[in-house]
Parts: sequence; structure tokens; C-alpha cells
Amino acid sequence: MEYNFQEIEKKWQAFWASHQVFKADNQSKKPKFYVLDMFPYPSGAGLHVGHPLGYIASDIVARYKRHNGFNVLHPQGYDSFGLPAEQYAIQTGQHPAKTTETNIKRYREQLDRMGFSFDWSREVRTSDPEYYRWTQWIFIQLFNAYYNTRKNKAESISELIAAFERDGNSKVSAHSDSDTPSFDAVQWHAFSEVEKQKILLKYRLTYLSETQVNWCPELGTVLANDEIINGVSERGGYPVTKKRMRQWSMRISAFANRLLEGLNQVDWPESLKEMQRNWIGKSIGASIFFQLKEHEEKLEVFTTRPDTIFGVTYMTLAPEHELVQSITTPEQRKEVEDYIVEVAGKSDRDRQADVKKISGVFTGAYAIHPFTKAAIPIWIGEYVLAGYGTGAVMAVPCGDQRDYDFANHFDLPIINIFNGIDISEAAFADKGQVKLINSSFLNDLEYSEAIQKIIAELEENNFGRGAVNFRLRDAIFSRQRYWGEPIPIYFKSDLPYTIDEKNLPLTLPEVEKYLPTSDGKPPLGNAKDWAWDEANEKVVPVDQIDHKTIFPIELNTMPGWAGSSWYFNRYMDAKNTDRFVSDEAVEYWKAVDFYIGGSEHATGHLLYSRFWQKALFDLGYLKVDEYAKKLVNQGMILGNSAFVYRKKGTQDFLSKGLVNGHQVEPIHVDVSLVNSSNELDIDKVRTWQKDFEKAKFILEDGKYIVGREVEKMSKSKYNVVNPDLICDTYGGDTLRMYEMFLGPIEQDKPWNTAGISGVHNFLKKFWRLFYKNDQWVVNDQVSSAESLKVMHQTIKKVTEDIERLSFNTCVSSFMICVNELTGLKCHNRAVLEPLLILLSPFAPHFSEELWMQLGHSQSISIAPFPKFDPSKLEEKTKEYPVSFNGKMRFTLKLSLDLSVDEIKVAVMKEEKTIAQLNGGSPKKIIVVPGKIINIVI
RNA sequence: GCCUCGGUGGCGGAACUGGUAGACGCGCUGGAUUCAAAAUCCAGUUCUUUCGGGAGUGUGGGUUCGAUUCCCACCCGAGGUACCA
Repeated sequence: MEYNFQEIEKKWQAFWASHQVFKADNQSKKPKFYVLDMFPYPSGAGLHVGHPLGYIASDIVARYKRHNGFNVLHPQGYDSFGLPAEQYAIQTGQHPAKTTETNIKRYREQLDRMGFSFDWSREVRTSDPEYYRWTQWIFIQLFNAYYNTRKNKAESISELIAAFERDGNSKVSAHSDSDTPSFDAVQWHAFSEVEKQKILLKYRLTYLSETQVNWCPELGTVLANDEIINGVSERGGYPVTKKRMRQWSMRISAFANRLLEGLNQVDWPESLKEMQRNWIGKSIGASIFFQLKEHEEKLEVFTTRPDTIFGVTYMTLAPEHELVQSITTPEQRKEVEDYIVEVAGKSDRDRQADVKKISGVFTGAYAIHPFTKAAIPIWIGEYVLAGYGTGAVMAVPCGDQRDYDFANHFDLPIINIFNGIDISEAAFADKGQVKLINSSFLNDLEYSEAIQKIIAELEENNFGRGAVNFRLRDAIFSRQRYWGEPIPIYFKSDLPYTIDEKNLPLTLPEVEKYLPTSDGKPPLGNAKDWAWDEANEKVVPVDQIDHKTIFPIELNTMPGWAGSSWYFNRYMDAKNTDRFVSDEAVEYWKAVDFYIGGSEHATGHLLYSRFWQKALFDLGYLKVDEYAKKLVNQGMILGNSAFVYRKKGTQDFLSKGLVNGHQVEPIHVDVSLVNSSNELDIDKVRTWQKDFEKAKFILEDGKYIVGREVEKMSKSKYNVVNPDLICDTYGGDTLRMYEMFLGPIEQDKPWNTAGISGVHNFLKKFWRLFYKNDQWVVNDQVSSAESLKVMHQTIKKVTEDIERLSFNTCVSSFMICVNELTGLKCHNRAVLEPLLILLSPFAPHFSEELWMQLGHSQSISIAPFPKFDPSKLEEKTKEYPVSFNGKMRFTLKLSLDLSVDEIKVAVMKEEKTIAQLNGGSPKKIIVVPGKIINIVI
């Protein structure tokens, strides 16, 4: 019998599905193990060979753990809300739900071909009302919560209200908006309902506020910072501008410190933790108030170097700073206003573009130095960002290069406060062991002492206080899109009220078109039925809105990260209709033991999901506050793009070798039109795209040779390789093993099918240990010592390598093993059977087929993983640690059954006799030049 | 600029705690089998050589009996991040 992978794979996929082999139980005597993949967005392009890389790795881990007696939860689902389906709807009118459904079906077919051991009974789809019902429910929980900074946890808003009723907000330690007024209990009771709600919004973890947002006119939507790459939208590359809008936000900044500290508890890649740390951007320093000259107000600045306060020679404000208008003197007004106009006219991109350029304007105003009482000129400059710190800096030219350059450019004074440091060329920004001078009471102190002293002084004199600043901003939660979760909020007196939990899900309404309305409202503004009847608790037509009993519903939808911020909890109890996840399920599964996904989610999904986890943990719904104990980033599989070169202004395409010296534009062509020696199929290109119909191809040696470049796989680069073709030609098992064989899992690597035959040959070769010339050749004879040794070597190597996720070396070990068994002509059941189990995480269909042929009635998936027996590898050697001249150390392995008198070991350049040997016989070792270990008995 | 990771044959990559560098696979070369091909099997394959050797893991130093591995400086590449006060 031949190795007929097509038949085998189809057969076992059907078997696993019908027998629900991989269904995980929420109750088990076995230890639990939760293996999670980042669920895919079901795009219209289908799966490409890059997607399965992580899935194969996690499937190997899941199957390995099952063999080792764990109750494994290995689910899969779809992150099915998103912009591409919506854009497709705008273009074609097809409902995004339909597009999504079609794409999911295709994804599922492709996934099934690779033999993944997913428990599909727990599948989730973020766009399914039964799923987003609970996303909405979480939104409401966060709306009804605030952050208690004294207890350092999120709490129910009712506790805050109780506190307000008792004492007002003076004794409350809570994370709130910066413009929150103070009030006492009497005032609180006197507030109207509207006023109370407005105050509470400043504390809620989900809140509404007027914010400056990144607005993309092309997409008609707000974008998060991480959806903008180099000043243009990640999707489509459209320009992005600033706009003030009333937006939903999530108070992730309240959790900044915990998000930072939680990183120390998890086993995540260091690079990824570092990315999150940078993103959170904690700076420790001080807030200092500078009294303005001739004005009542004080100017607050944040600095990480309060110790350099005696070096301050000017201040700089962001042009958008609120004090700029009031402090600017009449003489300077024109100049200041021109500058503000100039800066406002620049997009963020332009502002970032010329970093080296120094610009700024004097306001004419002065601040008073809190200690020296000197007048300090106040400037504005675009390098100061309104959104960071207080939007104002104290400039210390001697200690900060940027301030130094600014001072020199505008001829501002520079005071040196560092003893023995020359600042004629550059600022001194080190926190080294340098004593301060010209610094009054800080003189002769070093950095760390000076910091403590100055903060104490600031606080004592009420000039400021020690402060911590974070770069992390609250997350904007409104999107002006159709294909997302509706926000379960309606507006009464322009204030938000939640729709009661029992009325969820608030399902996405039908709309005629998916674009913003003509008056600029989000797409949900097109919905006819989108008003809330408060009395009857149901959705009713918009034209019934009377603002008495019928109210408008929120038109924004949630961002893409909403659904993906908690899906890993839903898998634990995916079918629950009463709760987002039951206590019992959470108690059993607790956290993800192994999570795999791309590092591109470092500052998006992986941060937001940690935030939601912590909030829901604080509110008592979850058992752990870090949901993923271990995380691995799989590398990207890159595409090998192909280019043709069009001569500028012509329809002539030059073969790669002829390009030299000509002005050409490289144009992507589909990689399937190119053969392995980079030769383009010209006839196919002409029919592939209209643009090439009349093109003139200029050949070299009768061929058109394309250029190659390794890039990210993407539809628009025509370099996508579909796994279906590999499955057709070689089978899913070969694809699995080949993707693992390609290199270390966390490394990026270009896709290249050159080596795939090697892996396929391995499987065929292994098959031949069972079938030779179509004859079943497995026997029950006693296995030879050599073959048992090969087997145990392989068990040892593969076990160790799976544990450290080195799957590529596992595949190599299998190959060595099979080569050796072939050489030994070993067809013994006692050797082959354990090897089959060993192989089954990598090539499950293959292993399952032969396992059943060996006469087993149960699926191989639950067979116990073979255990390594060291005695089978016994080399009959003993290790002797050796020291030489009291320094040199190495280990000698000696055969036990030899009696050794003299050993020659070549290590040194000269011949020497061993001085000392630890651990008994042999007695004498002679060191000779030459090869490293040369033992003579 | 800063942070993180990486640099090994023609290629993908092994060498996990310092101990025979180049496992395994691809490719290539030769051979067996075959009328022939596919498939399969065997042997060889870092470079260099006067066949004794010699050189060799981005570059230059250092530690060590011994360095791909540890330390210092630099060069190159990838990813992240940035007038962040």
C-alpha cells in the first residue's frame, strides 16, 4: 500500500469531527492545559501559508499535552467584526454579515485540511449577537465602575456615589478627568440628576468626553494611535487629521502601573514586554508650579529632573496650551498668533518630519522661579506636545540637548550647574556622579540626593510635588463604523444611560447604506429602527423619538479590539446564555497556559485585553488578573514578491538583467506566474491583468526574468501563497512538518517550497518501515539493542525539543531516526509504535492511520506519550572530571569495562603529563598536541 | 537617537549550561537500479592545499588549556519607539 495522504487525511478529519475527539470537558480529574491561538480575522483573501505557522505550533503543544495526560482546551474562533467587510459592503452593497459568513466557511475548510485538533464546539465569532451581547455587557460593567486609587482596584460606581453622599469628593481617591471640580456632601445632594451624571462620567471606566481625535476623512472614522502608521491610516494609507469630538473612552490609564507591574509575572518574550513598557512610558519626576509674573495663574510643568531646577533659564509651552492666549503680551501677540496658525496648519506628519528644525516664539510673559525668584521668559514651541505631561516644560539648557539647541538658536542664557563639566559644546544629560553647583541648597549634591532634597523642598513650600507621569493615554472607544458592536447606550437629556442587561444583545440594525449620513453622522444614523423605548424596553423606529419616553441610541460602534479583549474567557464556557462565562468554568480553566500569536499586537490587543482582564478581575468576575501565563510570538512568513520593470513613460518591460542604466518603475506581478528560475510566463501575464495586454516584453536570452524581493505577504503585493495547493500536492501533514522545519518558530522567514520534498520524502520513508513493496512488514520480533537505542534517543530529543518549542530540530530528529531504522532494517512493532505516538503531534493523520492499522481501537491522540529510558542509551561509560594545574577542567568519558592505565589527551601545545585526576582510576593522563581527545589504553 | 533581537557553507538552518563547528533538509556531483524516465537506494559535498596540512561562525580586541557560545569596541540587518520634558 502506498502512502496515500489524500485518502488518509480526508478519512481522519471526518473521524475526528464525528467522534468529537478534541472536545474538552470543563470537569476532569486530569490536570488542565489551555492552549490558545490569536483568532483570525476572516478576510476575503482566505488563509495564506503564514497563518498556520502559529496554529501548527500550538497544535503540536496541544496534542503533546493530550498525550501527556492533560485535559487540553484548544479552541478556535473568528474576530469577525472589521473594516474590510464593511468596505466591501460599501462597494457592493452586500451585507457584511454575509461576506463574513462566506469567508468563515472558506477559512474553516482550509483549517480543517491541516488536521488541527481544535474543539470546534466552543467556536466564537465576535460578530455573533450571542457573543457581542456579552461584549456589550462588559461595556456596561466598566461604565458602572470607577478606579479606587487608594485600594488600587476598580470598584462599583455605587461605592463612589455612597462616598459622595457622605463626604463629597474631597476624601475620595479615584482616577478621574483632570477638570473634575471639588464638592462636598451638601453640594452633591443639591446637584440635579444631570449634574450628578456629568460628574460621575468623569470617574467611570467607560466615559464620554470631548477629545481631540485622529480623524480620517477618507474612511470617515476615528483611528486609534496604533491604527496610524507614519501619519497615515494603516488601512488604505489615507491622511489623518486632528478633530475635536465627543467620544467614548476607556480609562486604561488608571491601570497603567498595574499593567506595567503585571509584566513581571508573565512569561512573555522580553522584546514584547519592553514594547509594552515603552508604550506605557512611566516617568518618575516632579510636578512644579511656577507663579506667572503679573498674572494670578500658576504654570504647572512636569519634569524628570527636578534636581536641575536652578539651571532653568526659560520655559516652553505647547502652542495649544490654554494659558498662551491670556499671557501673551500685546507686542508679541501678532508673532505668537502667526506661529500658532503656522503650527496648526501642519499635520502631525509634517510636525514630525523636520525634527531637527528649531522653531518657537517668545510670548512676552515671564514666570517666577520658585526659589531664586528670577523672572523666566516664557516661549512657545512646537516640540512641546500638548498631549504629554502638562504641555509645558521648564527648559534646562545645560542638562538637556534639545533645550540647549533651542537656547543657542534664540540666544537664551545657559547656566551651568554641573561641577567640572564643560558645556560649551553640548548639554550634559547624564545622571552620573557629578556634583551640582550654582544650585543654592542643592550645591555639592549628586543626582539621587538632589532629587530627594528638591522634592522635599517643593512639597514643604507648596511649590510642587513628586509625581509620576505616564505616556499611556486613555483608549478611545467610539468608531464611526457599521460593522462593529453597537454601544448599549441611549441618550436622555444628552446624557448616556445604559440599556438594561436583560435587554441585551442590542443587535446591529439594518441600514440601507453603510456610509456616514449626509450630515456626517456615523452609518448607524441611516438606521430606521434605532431609538429606545424606555418604558417598553425595546428598540423602536427613529421617527418616534420624543425625548420623553423614546430616546436616541448611540450611533457609534465599538472598536475592533473590543471583541478580542475577552474572547479567551468566552472559550471556557462558549455556550453559556446566562453569563459571559460561568464561575465554575473560570475556576477550572483560570488562565491561558500557552498563547501564541504575532508581535504586531503588542501595543494593541495584548494591552487592551490585559486591561479588561484586570478590570473584570477587580469586579470579581474572573480569578486571575493576568490571563496569559506564557506567550510566544511566532514569526511572519514572508512572501517572495516578483517584479517586472516598466521603462518610465512607456509600455516596455525590461527583463531584470537589462534594467541597468534605465529609469524603470518596478511593478508587482503575481508570483504564480513565475517559475522557480524567475522566468515569467508572458502569455499568462497578458491575460492576468488588462494593463499587460499590449505590453512589450524585452527579453534576455529569450526569457523574461523578474526581480525578487522578500516582503510581508499581502494580497496587494500578489505574493500570497495559498496552503491549499500544498495540501493538494503533498498533504496537510507534510505542510505541518515543513512549516515547522523551516526554522525557529519565533523567526521571520521567507516562504520557499524548495525544501518541501525532503519532508515529504521523510513521511514516505517512514511509511516504508510499515509497508515495503506494498507488503505489511511490521513484526513482533524482539527489537535489537541498536534500534531501541535509536528510539530512545529520539524520544529524548523530541521531548526536550517540544518542551523548549524547538520544533525544527524535532523534525530533524525524526529524519535521523527513520534513516537509522531504515539502515538497521528495523520493522519491529515495539520500536515503531512509540515513534508513531511521538510523531503524531506533527503528522496526525499519518500517525492515526498507521496506529489503527497496528490494531488499536482508540484514537492515537489519547495514547500516552512514550517515556525516555536512559538505560537504553547506556554507553557503559563513566564521566571523570579532570583538573589540570589546578585550573584546567573538562570531562573525560571512559568506557566502564576497560581498565585504563594511561590516557593521552590532546589539549595543549606541548606534551604534558596530567597532574591530578579526580575520581579514581585511570591514574595517568598524557596531554599531547593534536586532536582534542585521543585516548590510548 | 534610544530599546529589543539577530549576523554560521551555494541556500534554510543545527550546535540547549564554553569542549571534535556545519546536525537535518534543499541544491549540486558521482554511482546503483531501469530499454528509458519517475520513484528508490548508496557515496561525496565549508574553503583552500604542493594532500603533510592551513584557514574558518560580521570586524577588531580581551578572558580561557579551549570561544559560534562569555566580556569590550565597532560594522551590518530586522522589529519597536521618539522633539516624552
